Amino acid sequence: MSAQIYDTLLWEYIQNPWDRWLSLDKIAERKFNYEKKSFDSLVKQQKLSDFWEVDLEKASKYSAEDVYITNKLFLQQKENKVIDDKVLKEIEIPLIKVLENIEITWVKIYRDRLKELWIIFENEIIRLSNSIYKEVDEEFNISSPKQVWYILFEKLWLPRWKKTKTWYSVNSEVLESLAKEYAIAQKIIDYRHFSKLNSTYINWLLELLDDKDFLHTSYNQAVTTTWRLSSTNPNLQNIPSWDWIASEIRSAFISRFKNWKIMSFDYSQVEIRLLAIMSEDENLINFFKEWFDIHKKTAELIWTTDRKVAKAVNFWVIYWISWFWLSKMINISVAQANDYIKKFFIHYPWVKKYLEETIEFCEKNWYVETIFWRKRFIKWINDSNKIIKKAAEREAINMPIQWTSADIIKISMNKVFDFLNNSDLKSKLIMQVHDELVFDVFPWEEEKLKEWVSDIMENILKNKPIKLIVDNNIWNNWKEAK
DNA sequence: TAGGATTGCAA
DNA sequence: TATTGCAATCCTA
Repeated sequence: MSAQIYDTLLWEYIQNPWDRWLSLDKIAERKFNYEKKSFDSLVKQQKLSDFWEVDLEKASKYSAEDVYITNKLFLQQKENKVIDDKVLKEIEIPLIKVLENIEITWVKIYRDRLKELWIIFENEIIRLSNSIYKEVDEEFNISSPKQVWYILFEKLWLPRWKKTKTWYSVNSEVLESLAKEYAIAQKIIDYRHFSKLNSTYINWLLELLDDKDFLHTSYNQAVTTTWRLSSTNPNLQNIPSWDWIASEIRSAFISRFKNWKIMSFDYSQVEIRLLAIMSEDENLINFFKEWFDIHKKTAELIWTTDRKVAKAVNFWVIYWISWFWLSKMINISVAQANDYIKKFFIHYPWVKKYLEETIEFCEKNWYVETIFWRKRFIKWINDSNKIIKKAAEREAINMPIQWTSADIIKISMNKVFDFLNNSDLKSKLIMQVHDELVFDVFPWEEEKLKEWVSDIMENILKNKPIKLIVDNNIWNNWKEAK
């Protein structure tokens, strides 16, 4: 028999995900107007090195306070009957064990590969720096926005147009537009690119590796306002993947089993599939029953051959961004953007209806909810300020889709974990990156793993007209698995 | 030394 | 003039 697990902090987080880094101290103050004695006042302020040095009587009082408040909180939550909350019981609580398991499993890194990349990138940084110095006949710190600003706009007098709070912006958008005419802008872009890779990723990863070349990430279950997970030390959820050079960093993520493999499973176009399921749009559902490439289909519907444009339109539908933003993103006129969207909605009338009804529902009830019972209040939905109201509408439309996809991956993690535990497989779940699960595959297990994990992930939603689709790849490292 | 400002990576 | 994160560097207070 296994013990029942309950978590007062997770309960608070589910109700209210806006407080960054919830703590018992914060909750005690807010709920019971009770000021707990702080850890710092016992340890740091007394100049002690750690808790074990604290006087026994003080230490026991402090500890008793923790227990007292936790219990008080637990009783209050039980009183509210939310102890039976399905989200807590069926998703978040079981996930604790899964995350614990991932954290103690670790990820194997090919240290020499990282070092090799570091040298390649460092050489590029030096080459670019020298070339830039030569061009302006002066040495300066290219990493400093202020100095770049000075060189570009006060020394070379390049055209400037976008402001930050304190000076003219020199971000990549500005540099990209300058790069069309001025070579130096492109060099600064490249410099930043490589120095980003070394300073943010490679240095940090090398620093965090243990002596057996394993990485020990922490996953946070109660941080984001969208109920997704986040990770730190390192953040494994923002390792480059799009850029062809940068994604080389992923080639250092390898199997712990000698000469064996990494397998990844990621939900394919999960948000637009969820839109089809939630809106019950017949045309969109029928499309997904027969075809897979929604971007191609959208391109056809709005009479374009440009896949990028189609992608942006699909993106627009899910995120409900402004026409202005859409037109800017794909470099077309606002009228043209408007026309694309009209064409899209003619073919998917129920999507349009669903989006409008979601907003109406929210206006009436002040909240939106997902297929997994999560609810959230949107207090600005009836605001008289149009800009604020628009933002609230975007949230009302986008959030149910985003939250549902966060729930889906969490549920699949729970199920996959149970499956691995109840099998004799030795492969390990090592990472979660929002809509992707990554496994370290034990020799000869790939067929079974592929079949079972795909099946579990694709069938999280029951009794829906279409399944979710999972793309699966197996390779020697994480880069190739992408 | 702490923290704001700027920048950029992921989903 | 989409959202949510984590983290780096520079630079001022």
